[in-house]
Amino acid sequence: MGRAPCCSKVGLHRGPWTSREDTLLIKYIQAHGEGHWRSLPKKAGLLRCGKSCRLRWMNYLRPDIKRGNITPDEDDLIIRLHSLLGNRWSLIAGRLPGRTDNEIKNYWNTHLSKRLLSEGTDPNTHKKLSDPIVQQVKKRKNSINKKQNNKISKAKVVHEPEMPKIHLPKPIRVTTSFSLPRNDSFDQCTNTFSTVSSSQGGEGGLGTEVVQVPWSEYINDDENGTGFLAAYNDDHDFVNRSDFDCQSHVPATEDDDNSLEKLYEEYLQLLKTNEDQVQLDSFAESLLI
DNA sequence: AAAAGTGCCAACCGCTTGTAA
DNA sequence: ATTACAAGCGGTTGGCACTTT
Repeated sequence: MGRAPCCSKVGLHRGPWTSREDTLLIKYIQAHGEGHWRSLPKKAGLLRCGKSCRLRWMNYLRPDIKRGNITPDEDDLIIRLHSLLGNRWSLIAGRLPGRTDNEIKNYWNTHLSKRLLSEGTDPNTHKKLSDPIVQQVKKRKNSINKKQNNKISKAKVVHEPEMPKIHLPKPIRVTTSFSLPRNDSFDQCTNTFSTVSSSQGGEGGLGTEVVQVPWSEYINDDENGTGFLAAYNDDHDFVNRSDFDCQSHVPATEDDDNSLEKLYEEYLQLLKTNEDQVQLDSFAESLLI
C-alpha cells in the first residue's frame, strides 16, 4: 500500500525555481510565517508542491543562510562531526550556523569524502584504510599527476599554484551578521523574525559576509523597515537578504565571531578528557537534544 | 570547433518521525 | 491504540557549467 503523494502532481511546476516563484514564496512567508507547507502553495499562488516550497525556503531563501565557500574551520568541523554522527546531515548542519544539511551533504559527497579517501582514511568509518587500498589511491593519483605534468611540459605552460575552484552560487546573498536557530520563524504580527532560544545555546553567528549587488527591487512593505530585501542582479538572478538593520539590532559579539572556535574547543576538550567511546557517544547524544 | 567526459549542486523522491484527532 | 496527515531527513538524480579530447 503506497503512500499517497504529498500533493497532486498534475499541473505543478517542477525543476529550478524562477525568481518570480521565489518572490511569491518569500512574500507569503513574510506575511504568514513558515509552516503549513501543504496549503502554502495554493495560498501563495504557487504551482508547486508544498514539499518543494519547504525545501526551497529551507535550503535557499531563508535569510539566515550563509553563502560562499566552506571555510577550513567549517571543513574540519564537518569531518569531526561526521565521525561522531555519521550521515546525520541535519544534526551536523545544526552545529554550523547558516549552513544547510543539503549543502553539507553535497560538500561531503563532492569534496570531503574524496579528500579523506586520498589521505588514506575511510570516509565512512574515519579509520585508516589498509595499505593496499591507500597504495591504489596513491597510484591512481600519481598516474593522473603524471598525465597532467606531461601535458603541461608539452604545452610549455608556466605552472601556477593550484587555486581552489570557486563556485559562486547563482543567487548572490548577503547574510546577516548573526545567525538564527533552525526553528526561527517570522513574527506574523510584525513580519520580523523571532528567535526561539535554542536549548543547545551559544550558537552565535559568524562574521558578516558582504556582497555588493545592484539592487533593483526591494520587497518589503512593513513599516518597521524589517523583512526581506529581494532583488535581481544583472543576470536577473534572484537575490535576497534579511533585514539590513539586523546588525544594528543585534550587534555582533565576540561570542558570535568565535562560535565555531568555541564549539570546536568544546569538542576538543571532550576528546582530551574523555578518551573512551562511551563519552564520545554522550557528546553525540548531547547534539541530538 | 565540437563532442564527450566530469564535477557540482539544486531539486526531487520516498521513507521515517511526530502529532493531533 | 489506531489512523491520517504534516514535516523532516537522507539518498539520489537531472541538468548546467566547465574541462578534456
